[in-house]
Amino acid sequence: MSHYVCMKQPVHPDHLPSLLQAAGLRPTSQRMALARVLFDGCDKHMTAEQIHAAVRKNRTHVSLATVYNALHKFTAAGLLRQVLIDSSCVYFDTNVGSHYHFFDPETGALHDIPAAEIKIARLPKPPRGKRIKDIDVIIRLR
Amino acid sequence: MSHYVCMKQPVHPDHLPSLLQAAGLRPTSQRMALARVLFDGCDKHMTAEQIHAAVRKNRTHVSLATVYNALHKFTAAGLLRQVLIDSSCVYFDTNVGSHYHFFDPETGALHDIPAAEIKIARLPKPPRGKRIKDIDVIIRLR
DNA sequence: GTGATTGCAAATCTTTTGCACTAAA
DNA sequence: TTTAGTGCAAAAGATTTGCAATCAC
Repeated sequence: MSHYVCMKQPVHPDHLPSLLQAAGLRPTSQRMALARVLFDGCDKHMTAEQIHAAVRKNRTHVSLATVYNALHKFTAAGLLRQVLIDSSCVYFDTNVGSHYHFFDPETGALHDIPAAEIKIARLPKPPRGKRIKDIDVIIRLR
Repeated sequence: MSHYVCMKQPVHPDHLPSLLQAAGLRPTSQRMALARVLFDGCDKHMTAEQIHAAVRKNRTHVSLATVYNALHKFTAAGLLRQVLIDSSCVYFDTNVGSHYHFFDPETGALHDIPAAEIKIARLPKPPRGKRIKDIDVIIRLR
């Protein structure tokens, strides 16, 4: 693990409810527990299972079904973004802007690549009637 | 479905054994049945389930476990490449070169983008000691 | 023959669902 | 009070595994 520097200010606990409300989500205690884990100021990409474990480590209980439910709501609201690395292993990324990933299958580690580090020149036109929603770039290492 | 043109010559059935042997795989009847479906000259991306169904449509029986086993062997041998679009749904792509995909979640359709259509200028350096194995680009539509 | 490959069924793992209960507005 | 959200346990779906039988070399 490399030295880790948080790039954002953590959301102050008092502001979590309005973060959720602004996204049209009721700030329930379970969603707050998840938000405290996810929006601590460091961008992170975690699986549902990892998030579930992190919440329990905070001596809070949220059922796994609720974790999934909430993560999908967060994603639909634009608070998270899904990243697919491996079959049956979805990462939920707190960085919702366009950015890209290195994936090292040996360690299972996923590293962010800042958008500025990659430049996609020449993008193909999407099929008629369709628009580009987002672009995933995953650079697999060996 | 758009008009479909095969870009490659189909592998003649007589040549399938040597295709497999060249990859270090014993040309068993099950693997041949799979190879007939996959290497018919058109590049395709199919899920294990779809390949299984296609084989059965040819009045051949191959157990699903063997389909998975063989697909992984094919992939390890460089005959196929995995593409991850959706959680719990791996596509096996016969185009093993670097290329990219449009994914339309409405129809579930996956379209190839020829490598020449995308140009990635500026690629970040991989972490020390690591090399780039391959790059997946998935352009999600809406 | 010998080791690789297969089939089957059971096991595993992640994710979803149905439904009664609870909490937010 | 009304509707959204939650927990639980069960279901679903994709993939894998163990092991005896079979096949390619």
